[in-house]
Amino acid sequence: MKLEVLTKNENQKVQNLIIIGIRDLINYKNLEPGDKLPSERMLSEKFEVSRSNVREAIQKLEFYGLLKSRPQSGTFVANIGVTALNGMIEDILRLDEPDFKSLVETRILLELKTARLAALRRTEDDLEQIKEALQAYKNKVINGEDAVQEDLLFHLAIARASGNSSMNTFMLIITPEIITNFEKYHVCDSGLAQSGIVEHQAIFDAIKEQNASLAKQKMKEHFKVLYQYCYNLE
Amino acid sequence: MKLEVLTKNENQKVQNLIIIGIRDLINYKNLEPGDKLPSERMLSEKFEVSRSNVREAIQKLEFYGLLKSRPQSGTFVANIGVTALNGMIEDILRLDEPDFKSLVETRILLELKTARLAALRRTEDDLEQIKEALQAYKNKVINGEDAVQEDLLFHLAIARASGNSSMNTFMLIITPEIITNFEKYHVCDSGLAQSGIVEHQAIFDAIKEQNASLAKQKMKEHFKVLYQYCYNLE
DNA sequence: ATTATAAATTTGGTTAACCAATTAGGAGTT
DNA sequence: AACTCCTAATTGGTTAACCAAATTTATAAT
Repeated sequence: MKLEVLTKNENQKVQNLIIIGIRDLINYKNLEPGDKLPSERMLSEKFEVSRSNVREAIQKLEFYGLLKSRPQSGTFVANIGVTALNGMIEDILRLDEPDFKSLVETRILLELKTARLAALRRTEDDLEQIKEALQAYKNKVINGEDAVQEDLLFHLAIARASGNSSMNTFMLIITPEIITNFEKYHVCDSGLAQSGIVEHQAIFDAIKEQNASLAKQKMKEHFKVLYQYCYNLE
Repeated sequence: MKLEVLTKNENQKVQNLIIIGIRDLINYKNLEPGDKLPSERMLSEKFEVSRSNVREAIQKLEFYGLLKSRPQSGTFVANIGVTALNGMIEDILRLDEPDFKSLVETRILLELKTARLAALRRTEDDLEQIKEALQAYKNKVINGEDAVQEDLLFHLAIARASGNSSMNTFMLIITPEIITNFEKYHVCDSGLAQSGIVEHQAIFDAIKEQNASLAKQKMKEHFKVLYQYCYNLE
């Protein structure tokens, strides 16, 4: 178990070294946007790592839009200047696993915004889906069962109704990370389940009435405990 | 070129089918959190696809925290209930490439928040880095050169100073996508470069003075054009 | 000399063989 | 019956061979 983490970190380390190597190569060879990188085989030989390691590193840089590989042709520097490329790579290398505070802070930011947008843009179908999620949540709570999942799905339904696919994606990335790693901090504590129903209902009503500022307000109240916790850490 | 996109879409299609298969399998076999999925080989045989396809699909679900694969042991359902799992998979399948409006909307949300947080939390080192980015931007503009990259790096420096790694990551994901796909809409139009200097300077000053609300305000003014464009699309 | 054509090489992507760690099961001992 | 130890099979991960498309080089015809 511990070994797995170790190898994962080592893998990360190797990947970062390759990324540094690619960056230096671009700078040393004065590669411009659109120029071709050496082949994966040459890079793996030059850096003395496996080709799959090189591929992973390239895919990571491709994910951030810095490289673009074309089949049977080569890997190319994206249409972004050398300066920006260097700066972004430095940021990417520096990135570490987000701490709990960052996660919560970002989640609250997204939740307030998606609630607002959902109130403005929700279709009838969106509303129906949110309603169903709310009902499922209520049923669980009333029966005294754990309703963490239904809670999560209620919030995700709102994100869906916001009509913003970027925020929707980010919510999908962030929320489970919060839930699984820090289940004790989930929004609706089982002790507060009853008030959770009221709060969820208030958010739903505001979205139904298309009252954007009220929806945001109610969501803010809903996150009050977490909000305070988050900002008291400073 | 066109063929590449086609195969990419086909690949996406295959991956989604595998994800659906895995979901159905979990539901049909009533797999609980922590239970083991069939091996990659068995899945590839059952779904009649290559093992690497199965691996990619699993990695995608792992990225969203729904599965967890352990070396030489197996792939396990994450510690998240069946209900939430089904709902999230449905969302993941539905996710499509973000439209321009979503990107801009999300970027503005993040920029306003990171400016605020940077004003509150910036260290002296952070401030120095932002200052350098600002100076590089100024120099380019004064020389009449294109300063898109320096513009980007200025904003990323602020994101770094926000002390929120989640938002930092999201900014890194979003910003290049906006720049490369829609370069014409970049924040500081070359015609507006002079006013860009003033606006950037104002943001920097507010962060330097640790005036959070002013920093947010100045950032908002900076994004005024883009902001209006974005909300006039409705 | 230039262009057209074909052969050969290079490329990212894919498939299949291999590896080491893990797990399950059984034999043997107490 | 319970425990230990060893063997064999299973597993995700890794490496190497292979593929088809694309590019370059060589060749031939005009």
